[in-house]
Amino acid sequence: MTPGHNAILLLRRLESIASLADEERRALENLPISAKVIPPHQDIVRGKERTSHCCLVLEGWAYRYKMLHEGRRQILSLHIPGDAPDLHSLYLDEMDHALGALSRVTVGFIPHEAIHNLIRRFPNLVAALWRETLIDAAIFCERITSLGQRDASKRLAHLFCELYLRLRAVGLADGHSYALPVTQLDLSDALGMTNVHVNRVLQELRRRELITLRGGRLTINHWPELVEVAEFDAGYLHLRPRADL
Amino acid sequence: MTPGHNAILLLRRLESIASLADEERRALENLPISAKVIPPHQDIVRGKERTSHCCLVLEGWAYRYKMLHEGRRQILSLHIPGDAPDLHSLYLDEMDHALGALSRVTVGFIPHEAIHNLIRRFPNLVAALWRETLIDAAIFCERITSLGQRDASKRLAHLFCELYLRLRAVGLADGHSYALPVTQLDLSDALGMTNVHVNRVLQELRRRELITLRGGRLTINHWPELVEVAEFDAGYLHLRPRADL
DNA sequence: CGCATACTTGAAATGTTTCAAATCGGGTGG
DNA sequence: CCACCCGATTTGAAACATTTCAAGTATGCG
Repeated sequence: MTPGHNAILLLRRLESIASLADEERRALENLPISAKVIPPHQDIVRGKERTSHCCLVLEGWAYRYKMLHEGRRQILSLHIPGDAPDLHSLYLDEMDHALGALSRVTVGFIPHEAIHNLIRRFPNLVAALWRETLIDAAIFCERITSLGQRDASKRLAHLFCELYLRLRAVGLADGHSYALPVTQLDLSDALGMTNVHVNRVLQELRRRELITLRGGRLTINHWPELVEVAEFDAGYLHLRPRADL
Repeated sequence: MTPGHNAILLLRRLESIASLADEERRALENLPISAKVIPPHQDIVRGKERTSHCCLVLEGWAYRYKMLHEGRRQILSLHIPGDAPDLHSLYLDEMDHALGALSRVTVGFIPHEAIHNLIRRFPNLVAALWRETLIDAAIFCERITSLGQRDASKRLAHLFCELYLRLRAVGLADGHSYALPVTQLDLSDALGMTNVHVNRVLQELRRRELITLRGGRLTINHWPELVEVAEFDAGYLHLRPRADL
């Protein structure tokens, strides 16, 4: 890999939510990143841990979760390439949840030190990075709304809409289709329902021909209709308007 | 009010999560704050709005919420004095949810401009403020976990535990008791259940003598037991250890 | 080919919602 | 000071979405 290649998705992600100056872009490209491959279902950072690095998802999907009594698991967020799922560790000493690999993941580790230096040299980057954590929080808000107010089919539909836009923003959607390396059990733990019920609702969404989901690939057959079913409003993702769409 | 008085609760809040230098404290005290009283149930900031100020809760409670179809409302967070419930507006142009007054609230408005200047003069304050928004997000995570995995009584118990610690951190708890200016309908919209069910579960918690709730005042009768019922782990609040407890 | 994991199905049990009506409580005006 | 009123709380019974448990089928991988 050429130097800077690792950071390309981070750049795409940050440029989808903020604008960067040339020298800021170069500085980001020169961040020291050490990549590591993590097998599926393995933890990247455990709960309660204190870390000295931030992670960057380079390839594959990661997820954050909390474990509760009796083996219950709540998935807090799904992370796609370009995401920095534990940027918060920069200012929160102790992890209050774990970070794991959903699929096989290539993770880049960046020392906190390096990011602090970067911020010191380019105070404007505070805006981009802080903003990234704020959008992370905005996604939490929307998840709360889903869990609190939307029924099972709306929840699934809403998640599929969100993932589509996030993936498209970093160039990982192909038409209205994208790789979804997630089991029904993962979906159920993310959306606060049982895998049995996820299964039944997926079948319903398929029967209504809103989506196709086979072999880890999701296709949205009719975007406007899915958006309507989900009551989806993309505002919370705070994506910059794209010229090409 | 003496100058700086308005900021005292913000200081208490920030000092409960970060340590401040003397000159930083002074700078915070000298922030230009214009106070305004908002009657209960009125919006402070509407959804989709673009603001040029951040809010500070000085007295009473505020809350953030999203409205959905058919009048459904999801309450995202409850905010007590000392909280800055829309600090995120510093870097997110458009509100993706609304901010309202739960009870009668005195709100302090601080121009974004003033905060940006403050940060420029005291880059270390970035840590404290960013951290505040990250803890806000950590509370969202825990709410997601409640909505996704905990049944009704655990949800209520968990919220009561959280509010107790947050209020105590800014000196607003009296023993294990605190003012809770919230209706059962508010609780139900915050916890994703109906007010009818909130009512029944509250009765159950009272019958088990875990709490007393009367006239807008909540008393936790037996803290360790309530913590156990709620499976409450305060780690996510990232409060600094207190010498006095 | 065989094993493990993921997905699918059915039926009964459950927690929670819905709807509708009754009661409580605090503030206001007569 | 009482009567009234409104919002908040409480209650009951039926309906519903979702869970639970248990078994069966498909799928991918060594």
